[in-house]
Amino acid sequence: MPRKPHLEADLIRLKKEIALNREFVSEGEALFLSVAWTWSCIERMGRSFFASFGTTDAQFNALMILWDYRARPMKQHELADLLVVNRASAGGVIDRLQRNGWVRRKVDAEDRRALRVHLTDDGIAKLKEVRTAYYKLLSAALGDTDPATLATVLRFNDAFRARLAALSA
Amino acid sequence: MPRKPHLEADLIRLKKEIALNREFVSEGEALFLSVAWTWSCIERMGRSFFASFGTTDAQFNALMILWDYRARPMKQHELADLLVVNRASAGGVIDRLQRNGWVRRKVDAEDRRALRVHLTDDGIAKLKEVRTAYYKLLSAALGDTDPATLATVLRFNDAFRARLAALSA
DNA sequence: CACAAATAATATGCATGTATATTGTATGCG
DNA sequence: CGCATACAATATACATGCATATTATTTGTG
Repeated sequence: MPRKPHLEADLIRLKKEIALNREFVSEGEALFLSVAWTWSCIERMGRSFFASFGTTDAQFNALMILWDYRARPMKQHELADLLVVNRASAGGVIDRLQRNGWVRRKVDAEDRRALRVHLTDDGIAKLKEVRTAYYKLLSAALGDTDPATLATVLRFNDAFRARLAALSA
Repeated sequence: MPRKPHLEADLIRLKKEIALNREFVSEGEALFLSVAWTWSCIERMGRSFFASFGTTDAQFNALMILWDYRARPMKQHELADLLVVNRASAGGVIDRLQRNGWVRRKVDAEDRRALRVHLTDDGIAKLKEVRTAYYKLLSAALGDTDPATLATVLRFNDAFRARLAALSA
């Protein structure tokens, strides 16, 4: 049975953690700051986690995608699209992956403008090494979160993104 | 009354949105990718929002904090701590705020090593301009999220951060 | 008091993100 | 066919973030 939420106590804890020197303007702001602060913690944890493997989150994400699509090595801009980053950013990440010996660029036979990014054996080994620890970390971070909470957060995120998309349109 | 979550449908929508070419390894991974993807959407929305005011999220956050603590203008490293960034990063943000004419650095009378960051009138005006739109955007993005969902997400975030902190320790 | 240690800001180099311009290669249309 | 247009990658300039080294100043200790 999920515990009953104690909104006030949670808000007070959050205010303290982020050293907020005033009241939240709205519950909406409180929620937003909670999400932003939580993500900031995740990023810092991720940075040190990936650094301990000599890599970064961006590089790991790229390796994961290259692996998932290994059946047909991707063009750089396809990888950029899946990473949801600028093509220049993807190029830089690929540069560093290549420098680490984890990928190779090969000119596409049908389109000499395009470079296809191939995982090397070292790249696959590194991916598997990091991935194992990554899933362990994930499961530790999730702990025993109950399924109802999990479903609620997923649903909230979906709805939130949908409203954002509507605002942009 | 909150609608009943339909986990499967939400997972399928998420997989599609992020073009995941495989099954989620675990519900934990699904949740993590949901959070990461949602934050990525927020960042992109935020970038264009702040750009429309000629500024950035980092600069706006700094202005907000400087305003909240305006009773005693802060030293640069105090601002860095509240922004939870490196002192060098804060220095850069302050450089750009200063270039925009929104803050001034003044040598601290008691400690000539330290610079205190003062908001200018232009800085205050810009802060208020952006802040008004910011709270409107927040409330639109939150929509009619019901209080129970809000409380659940807040509680989940608190617990998640606590587990992360425990892992680092 | 004088010198060592701590602290504040800055400088530097790197990783990542953005936007935009450039270069080379296809491709489609008159 | 040949040229305009589109597209792939790269180059460049900037905004953040990091870590680490340097410089100036303060502080604490012998």
